[in-house]
Amino acid sequence: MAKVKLIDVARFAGVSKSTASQFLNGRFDYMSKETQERIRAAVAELDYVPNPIARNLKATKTKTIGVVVRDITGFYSSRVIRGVDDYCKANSYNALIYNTDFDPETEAKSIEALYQLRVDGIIIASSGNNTQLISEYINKGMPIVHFQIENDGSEQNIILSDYKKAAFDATEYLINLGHKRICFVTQDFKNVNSRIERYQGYADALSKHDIPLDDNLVQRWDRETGFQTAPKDIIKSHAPTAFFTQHLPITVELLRGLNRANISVPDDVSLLGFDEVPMAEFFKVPITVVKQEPYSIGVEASKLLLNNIAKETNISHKILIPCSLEIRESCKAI
Amino acid sequence: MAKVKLIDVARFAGVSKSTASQFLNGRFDYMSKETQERIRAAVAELDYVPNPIARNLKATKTKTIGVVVRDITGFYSSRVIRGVDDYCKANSYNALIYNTDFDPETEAKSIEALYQLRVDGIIIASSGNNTQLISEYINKGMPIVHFQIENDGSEQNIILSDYKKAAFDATEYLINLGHKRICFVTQDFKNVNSRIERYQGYADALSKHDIPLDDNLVQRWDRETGFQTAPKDIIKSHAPTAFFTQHLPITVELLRGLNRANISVPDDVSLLGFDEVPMAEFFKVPITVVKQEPYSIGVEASKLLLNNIAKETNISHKILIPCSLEIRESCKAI
DNA sequence: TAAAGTTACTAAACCGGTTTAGTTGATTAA
DNA sequence: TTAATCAACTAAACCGGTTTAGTAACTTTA
Repeated sequence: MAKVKLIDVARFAGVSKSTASQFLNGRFDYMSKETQERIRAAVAELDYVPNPIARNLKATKTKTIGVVVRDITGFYSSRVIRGVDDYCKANSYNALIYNTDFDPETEAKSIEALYQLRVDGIIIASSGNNTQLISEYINKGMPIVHFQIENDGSEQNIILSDYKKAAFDATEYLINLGHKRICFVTQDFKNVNSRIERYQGYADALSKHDIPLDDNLVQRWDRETGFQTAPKDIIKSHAPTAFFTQHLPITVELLRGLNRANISVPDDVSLLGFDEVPMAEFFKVPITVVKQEPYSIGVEASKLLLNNIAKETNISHKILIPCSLEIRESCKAI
Repeated sequence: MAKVKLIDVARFAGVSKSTASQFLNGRFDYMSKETQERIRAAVAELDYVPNPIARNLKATKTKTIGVVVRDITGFYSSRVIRGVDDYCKANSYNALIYNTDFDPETEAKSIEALYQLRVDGIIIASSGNNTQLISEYINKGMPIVHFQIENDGSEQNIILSDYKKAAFDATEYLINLGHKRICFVTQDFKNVNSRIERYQGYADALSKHDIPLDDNLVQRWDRETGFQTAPKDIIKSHAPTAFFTQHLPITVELLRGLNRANISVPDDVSLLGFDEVPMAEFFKVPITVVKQEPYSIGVEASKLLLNNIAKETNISHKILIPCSLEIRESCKAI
């Protein structure tokens, strides 16, 4: 393809490679105007495009970062990636995307692959099954920024939604509508802080309004097996007047369960979901949700990462991005 | 970060750089078993990771391709990218993603950026405003594969849904339900073959069933300005019994227009959309759609591209991926 | 007026690999 | 017995830039 190299430009302009290189890097310190002009002309004439690979070889910086997500196709992940990508492109960086498909092993392989590619840093939504591996890479000097999931309380660079406040506000919204028996549906905590914090927000709101916390109303849901108790049975046994789901797939499955059992939202039971639901406006009942800002999270994550790369620091930052309550029609006052 | 280099491995094993390099590239032709073993041990002991940048410098292949899409966040694009990415990763390639945000100038810049990065090839959903530029790059020897949009009939490598057949089948489905006045809503053709073919599929189906083609029932829609005539006015003036929309945003906006005017689907009018609608099952009326296979399109596109890169051929291939009709509840027999 | 700076360059080392063209000692064929 | 072949390596050139250490000519300062 492009075969014109620096030496050709230099020869054409009648200067040395070094001078041509200095010119191309904007260091005109000791260079006559004429020389500059001749090199500029040579570059234009020969249609010269520098080879970034050769450049990187010396620079050791690859101007590339890695992004490890669970599924690029998801509503949340794709928007995070867009934020990362926009910020990177604006700062002459490129982002390489790796899907883990929710598999910790694929996650480990992705991190290793990115290391071998010598990316300057990594942004990751980690499953939490590779903390050992990740700290090894951090110790080797690889800058890493987490997002979406906080797996434990250890110090790390991380960008998160303000889960606790969001869950608190959402729960309080339901309480203000008169709900007292609010069923909190979550994935198993498994030491994932991001999940525990939502629970705390929920518990705090109940406590503030003197509503006792009923453990029967804290339901667990699992990616593989789904609900442990079917929604209609939860209603039968524990009489919640509202569901507060903590994860889009939970919202979706709950909705399916309610539809199957002919339980109507919001007449029979209210529903408030964590995470925006695409196309909600066309739903039979448009769902009220806590909306995160994945694009902003992507931007902030890359801002932090590129900053750490540039400054070669790695002081742990935890940045919280506020959520907002998107009120639609799935919650009824009682 | 990793500072162990080939020369260190070579010294540790007591061989020359060349021998170590041969070993690492699996060329054991004239190398004793012991030597191999010593190098293997050295690599393990020193935890050596080859630098792909240095490697690429000589190889001239970057093992990277570029993907230019309009919005990585979209339902269709994100799935294409996932297909591309999976296929690339499986073949030791990496994909760099560039968003154009529907802007032809950003598209041009993306192509140039990818060229400068010396990607081995490009997969693109082009706006059609850069055909000149794209053929320049093709002439320079850059392998390019198109998808999603065929801008004119010129020879090129391209992967598309079988638009004509899909539109024919969908129209015939409506006709079999008794519809004779089917309003075809499309973006302005603007020499975009992919749009014209859908129209032809529609026209062919009408013709096969001896239904005259009424030009009033071919409506244009535009990304910036929306409908030229509001859906309710189209109904008032031309009495269609069904709408067949050619693009997800059109489906969405039509649905909004019908909702606003309190026109009920499918009781007052039927609706069939091109492109899958996320979360359709929860819609007030689940929409019947023509479903494309974006993941397969991504896989096929990268398969073709990597093949062309490897074989250094560039014979034009046009590959059609079949669509399927996803029948839900928005079309009523009359 | 000689030493010390400046200016405007260049030669050569370097980044970390791959590859080509040898080299050496042992074995085989003429 | 000597040339040819071969196995098992190595030295050095090369990929295309960046950077360091000079150098030569000219100007300034003590």
